[in-house]
Amino acid sequence: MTATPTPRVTIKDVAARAGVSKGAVSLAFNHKPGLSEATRDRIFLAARELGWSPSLTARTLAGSRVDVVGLAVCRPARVLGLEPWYMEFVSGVESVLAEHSSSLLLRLVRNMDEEVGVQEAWWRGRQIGGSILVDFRADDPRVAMTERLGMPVVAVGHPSLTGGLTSVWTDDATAVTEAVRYLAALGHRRIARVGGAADLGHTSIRTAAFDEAAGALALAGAWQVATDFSGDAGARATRSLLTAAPADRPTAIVYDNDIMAVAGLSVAAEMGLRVPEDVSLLAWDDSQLCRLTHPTLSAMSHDVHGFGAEVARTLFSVITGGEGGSHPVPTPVLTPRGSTAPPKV
Amino acid sequence: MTATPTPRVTIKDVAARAGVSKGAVSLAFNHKPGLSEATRDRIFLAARELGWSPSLTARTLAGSRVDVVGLAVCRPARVLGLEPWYMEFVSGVESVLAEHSSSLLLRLVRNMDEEVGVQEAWWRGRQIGGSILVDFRADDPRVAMTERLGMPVVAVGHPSLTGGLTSVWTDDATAVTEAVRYLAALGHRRIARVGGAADLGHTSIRTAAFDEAAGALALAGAWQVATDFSGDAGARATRSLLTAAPADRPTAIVYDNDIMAVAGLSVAAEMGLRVPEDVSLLAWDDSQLCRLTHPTLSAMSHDVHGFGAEVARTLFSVITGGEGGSHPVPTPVLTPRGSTAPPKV
DNA sequence: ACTCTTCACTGGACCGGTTAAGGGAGTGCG
DNA sequence: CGCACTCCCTTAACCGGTCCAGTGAAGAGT
Repeated sequence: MTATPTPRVTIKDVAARAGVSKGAVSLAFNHKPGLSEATRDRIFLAARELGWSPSLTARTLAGSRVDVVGLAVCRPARVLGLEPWYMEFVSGVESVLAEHSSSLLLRLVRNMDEEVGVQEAWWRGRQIGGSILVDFRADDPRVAMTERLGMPVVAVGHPSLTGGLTSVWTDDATAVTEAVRYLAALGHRRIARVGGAADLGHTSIRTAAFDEAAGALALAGAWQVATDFSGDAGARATRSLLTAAPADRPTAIVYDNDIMAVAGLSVAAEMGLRVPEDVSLLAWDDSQLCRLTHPTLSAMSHDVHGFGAEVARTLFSVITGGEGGSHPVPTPVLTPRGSTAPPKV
Repeated sequence: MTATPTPRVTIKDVAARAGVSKGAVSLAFNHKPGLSEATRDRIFLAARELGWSPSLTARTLAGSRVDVVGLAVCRPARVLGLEPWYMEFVSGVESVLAEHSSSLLLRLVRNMDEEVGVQEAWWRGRQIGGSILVDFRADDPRVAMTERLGMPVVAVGHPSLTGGLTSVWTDDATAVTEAVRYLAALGHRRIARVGGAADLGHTSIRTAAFDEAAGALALAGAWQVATDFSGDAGARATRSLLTAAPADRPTAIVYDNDIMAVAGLSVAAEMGLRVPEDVSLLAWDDSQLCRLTHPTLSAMSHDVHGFGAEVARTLFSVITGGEGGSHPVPTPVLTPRGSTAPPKV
């Protein structure tokens, strides 16, 4: 990339036009004391006339703040495009960033090593003032990385996964338990769960919680399948769960996201099974998608947008030296719709 | 945001450790001639030992390149989260950016004025080396802005909308015509289209093309509805189209995106209409979602990921001073699936 | 032996801001 | 009248790189 032909207007031009020094302009634009109202006005007027705004690059280099927040996402592009969670999360983050006029530096990475590399380069290169870390795994290398770099971050994930990092998290274990209890209360005794990627920390948490809940309720059947979160995988998993003899197959299935639940709905239809009479389906996340199907999908729903906003707020607090700690957000709540009912039998 | 406590290692430290000057380190890291192999190696070794990588901020300020590309998106967050197109597009863009180790600066904006402000601030502040402009409207202010700033951009949209800017676009008019012809060939004489936001340029193009195709084929009925691209709006539009008496209502509906088609499918089911026997549905974009419904959705499909990649490639070419011009990408092709068939009557 | 190149590298100005230290004018007070 | 104290504003040193003119030494040519 090469430079541009545009004649850039700099702080010097503004200073000259306002008849003051660079320093005065800087003071004015940072709302610092030490300038008379009159001068301040002259400076702002000059800046407006020249269409000048301070160069964030120079400002950053001069050692003050960095108004950019990093987010590296490590999931296959194919899955991402369909995963409503991400965009909603990002839009929640953005809503808070915008208030601080800072932006999101986004990068799709293929694996954890690449993410660590990207984060480190961003931080070292002063590209970002802090970062949002998502999709924690067991023994996540980003915990050590963060401590090594001393970079302000917010980790999205349960404290058991995120080490000592400041974290924002939803209580997945409780949510899973609630989902299973709800289905059991409807009378289901054979329940399956189509889970997400097995290497993700929150998947393990949900898997363990499901096992525990199934045990506690002494279910007659409890299945769990790991997928890659894609609709295809959800369809495959559903198909294989439902091909068993009627007496042996689950009467209710919990999905780890919306897309797989939609896919499950379609598989049930294709197999001639009615939802919810023959099989109940319960989605997760509850994007708009759940209200667009027929029947509508019951779901564990939470405010993903608000979650993103909370993450961003927490990050700003960490960046400005506030205290970190662990920030749980409200547990997803069950939103019953048309896809869950007592089993027919 | 305040600075960090970390002792930053700079080019000076590396230079000292390698026993050379700053300039030499700079040469080495930019792979420029003028250094012996031995010195080069010593420098890289020193850098590795100190864990140093050049500060992009300083590098940018010093006037070379800017390795960041901007993208401001101006649609309601609610819609975005569900719109598979965007994430797929972004992931396509990213795939090319990654090769150049540059990143995407993303911002969700509420309106065009805000976008113009953001783009201008980014450019003025040397935050970005170029930008991707999407969702063009008639008389789009970004055309003038770009020319005023002399900023390298790629406009995603038909040349008739993007003025003299370098553009990458799909031939929506031809695609709409093909869609209508296909449905007409199946025997449909009453066809509706549930379009996107009316203020978007590509919506107007599709609307005009639909009118023209309907006229050319002398259809007995042709409806068009504008929406905000959301599933809810798609459902509402579908419901109102299908409430007419059987002899007066459309027997086929074309949607401007996937989500609305999914919503339409569910509305048809809710109204007791069979798809495709009673009404045929045709989606647009063809994300994975179209294969997850029952019946599967026929769609006008194109390679959104590849489209994003092409946009990014074109932007790099513009940034490096290559020639701009107009870059059409392949027209969406019809992918028939289970949701389209000859009308029952 | 002398000049001319070439090669490898250095020194320092510069990018566009921030910031601490400093200076001059005006005012209050003894 | 002199002194201290504000209040405003300027000066200049950074921040961490890039880039270019320049230097010194080795090798080539005559």
